Amino acid sequence: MLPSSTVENYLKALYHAETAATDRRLVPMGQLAGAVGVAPGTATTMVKALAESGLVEYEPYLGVRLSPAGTKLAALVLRRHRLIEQFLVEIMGMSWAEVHEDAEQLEHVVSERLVDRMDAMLGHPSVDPHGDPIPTPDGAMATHSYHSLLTCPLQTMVTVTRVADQDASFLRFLEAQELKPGQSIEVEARDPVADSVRLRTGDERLITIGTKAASKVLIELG
Amino acid sequence: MLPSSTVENYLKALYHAETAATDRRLVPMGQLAGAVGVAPGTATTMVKALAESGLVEYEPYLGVRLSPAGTKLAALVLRRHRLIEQFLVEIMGMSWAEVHEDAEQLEHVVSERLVDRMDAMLGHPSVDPHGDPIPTPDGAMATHSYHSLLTCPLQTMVTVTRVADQDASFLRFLEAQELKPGQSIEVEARDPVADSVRLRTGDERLITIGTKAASKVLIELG
DNA sequence: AGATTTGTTTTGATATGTCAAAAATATATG
DNA sequence: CATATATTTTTGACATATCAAAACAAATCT
Repeated sequence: MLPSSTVENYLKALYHAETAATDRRLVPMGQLAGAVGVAPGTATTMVKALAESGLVEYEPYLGVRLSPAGTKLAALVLRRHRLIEQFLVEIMGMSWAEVHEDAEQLEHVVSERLVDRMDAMLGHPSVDPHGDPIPTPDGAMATHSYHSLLTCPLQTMVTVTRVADQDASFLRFLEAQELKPGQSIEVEARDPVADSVRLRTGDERLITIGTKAASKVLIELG
Repeated sequence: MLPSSTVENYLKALYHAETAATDRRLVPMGQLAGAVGVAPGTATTMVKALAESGLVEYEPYLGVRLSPAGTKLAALVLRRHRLIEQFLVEIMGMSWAEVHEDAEQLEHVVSERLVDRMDAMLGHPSVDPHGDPIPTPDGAMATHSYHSLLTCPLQTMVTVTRVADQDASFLRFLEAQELKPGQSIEVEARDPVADSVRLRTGDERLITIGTKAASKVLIELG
């Protein structure tokens, strides 16, 4: 009675939606449907089935949230996904910008044996190439709350630790600008009117990015 | 319009059935259904759809054979499968006895990019861990005709080159008896009455196996 | 040849996952 | 607060893949 990859995708989308939201409200159906890439009615049907299996709590017209069981399952899917991404980058030498799609497919078919083997080969990593934490085999995930380039103090050395976007062209841009996790930078200034953030990179280059992009680059102080 | 993994499995089963048969007759429906693991009626339905797409030639009540297009597609699936097996054994250090099931799943989802990367990491291998040839990217497969332990000359040094069975316990047995591809042995004698074949292994051990098992161990002279 | 066995196809259902569009409900606006 | 707007649910339909069992065809055996 293992969940189909469709079910896994719904749970994953819910997990992302719940952790992206600042408050812990219900996820509206439209948003879920959009995230999974199906028509709204389809999401309703699916969510009712998920509620039936105890993986989500569904409140008609209001929205849906993961149950404890659903949360754990979603975390295990995320564990597979992130270990695969790390494996593709570290062992197979692929670019961090291009591994997401492959991982998206592989996460639904890799056996536990294979996941364990990858985990061992990688030395039990705690984060994937984007800095996203890798849940443990029992579904526990380190929840760290980060500053972003939008919220961190100015003129202070910070280290990029995580990138909250999987878009390949955005990731390639960050790579070209040396804004990958691990690299040190400083926020020079923010201009709300121009909707921009000016950065000084490790090698003293100045670059300016939009606030939306800045909010996706998460950092740690120091 | 890429084929579903179901379609890929039917084509693969047909490919195996056709190359296993000595003559090149049509594959009967019952055999195909058995190989794919579905009821006979299901195979009929599917084969009619495959014929519609030009992947097979179907003769009602007589059987089915792959079209040139179907053969090529099947070879590409086999290429993925065998490269994955080789990768799991060579790079990930898994046992040749346990990689088949994983490869069976992965073969339907790996991207071309990933296959190419594995191929490169492995140095463009020509055979997989079982000695099965790996088709080229354009679907060409080296067809070598082998002797088996059942047909080769007696008292002559031969080298195991290929094992025509994916059963894990059989493969573990061969491994334990040092009958993996690459190892040298001699056929001491055959006893049709006892349905057995007696072998002398590289380290001078004598072992006796049944003729059915012997026929699955393919060899090269010398 | 006629009858039986074996193998194949058809038929009618089922399960999963999906959509478009109509109906129902909630939220926002005047 | 009554209506307009947005969202959600329901309905009816469709595609894929499957099965069980009835109907059919072919091969085999007296």
